[in-house]
Amino acid sequence: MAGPANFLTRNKSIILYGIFLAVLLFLLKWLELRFLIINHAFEIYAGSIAVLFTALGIWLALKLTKPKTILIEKEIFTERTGAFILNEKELTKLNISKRELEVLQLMSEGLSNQEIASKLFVSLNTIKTHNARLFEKLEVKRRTQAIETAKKLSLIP
Amino acid sequence: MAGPANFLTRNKSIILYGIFLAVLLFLLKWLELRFLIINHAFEIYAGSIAVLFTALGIWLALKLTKPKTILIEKEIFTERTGAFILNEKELTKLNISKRELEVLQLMSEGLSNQEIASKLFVSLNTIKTHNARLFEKLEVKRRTQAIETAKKLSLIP
DNA sequence: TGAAAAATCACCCTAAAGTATGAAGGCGAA
DNA sequence: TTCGCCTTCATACTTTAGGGTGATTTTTCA
Repeated sequence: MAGPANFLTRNKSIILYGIFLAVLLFLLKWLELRFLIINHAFEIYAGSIAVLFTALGIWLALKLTKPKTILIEKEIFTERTGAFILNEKELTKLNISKRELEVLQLMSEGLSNQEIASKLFVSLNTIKTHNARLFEKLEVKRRTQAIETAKKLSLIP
Repeated sequence: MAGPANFLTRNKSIILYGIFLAVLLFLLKWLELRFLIINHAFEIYAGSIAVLFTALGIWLALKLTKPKTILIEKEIFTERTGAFILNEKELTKLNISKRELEVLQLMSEGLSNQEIASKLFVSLNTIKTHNARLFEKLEVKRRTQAIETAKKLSLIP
């Protein structure tokens, strides 16, 4: 088998060629470095174009396309219990006035006293008075109970 | 009058000349094109970058824009028939736990928080916490609204 | 037309409801 | 075993609801 020295002599030309190539590459690199500014100028130019036209593309897309829309259907549940029939007998029996019934209905819809007051264009205190009378007549202590009872008596839907 | 063949023979040279001119112009155009490509390599390169990045920009914009969402309220009518059937789908959908449902039921019966707490052997604060979570999940602000919504969703009788 | 009923409102006070935040223990799924 | 969810509870604070009382103004109807 041939030793390392033998290997070197046998491939001398190839090695030299390799070294020559390396040097050449180095020179080229050096030259490239010298023209760094020029080269970079080009790259900067190209980069600027890239950035600018990317922006242009985005702008174009945003301006000229119809906005994507996703339709989300939100379910609103509504009662359809045929027709609500007000129990007028009970109403008379309990001596509940129109206004009180009105307040009762709004109450059952989840409105606060203030909201009811605003809706009926009266003061908060008035609603409180109506409530007090209602609770008395319905023999309950809270609005939630009033709603329960009123529904059972078919005073409200 | 002369026929078509006569016309061709009489103007043979002119036609040939025309053809020759056409070919020459075509050649020139072709040469011009080659010339353009060679001498305007940079411009072509820049143009390519521009086109490419415009496309990139458009792609980016289309891909990364959040679609606008439009809420459409859809009315759902619920029949209130004899036996109460718990809407478990809605229950799962709204992520309401058993305990919360329990509180909701008692709430709808007109019980106060303290009464619910006593009935379930827990503290008042616990009920308040359950309520807060319930209101959040049902997207309501008050217990009366919670009852309203829950009834419509068939979460409670 | 005058009394009764209904509707309106105010004030003060208490109770209940609701908000916000933090935390601890249990329990089942990954 | 860790992680997320449920359940529990607490503290502190704000808001709303409700009670009691009294008063004025409409409306209704005999």
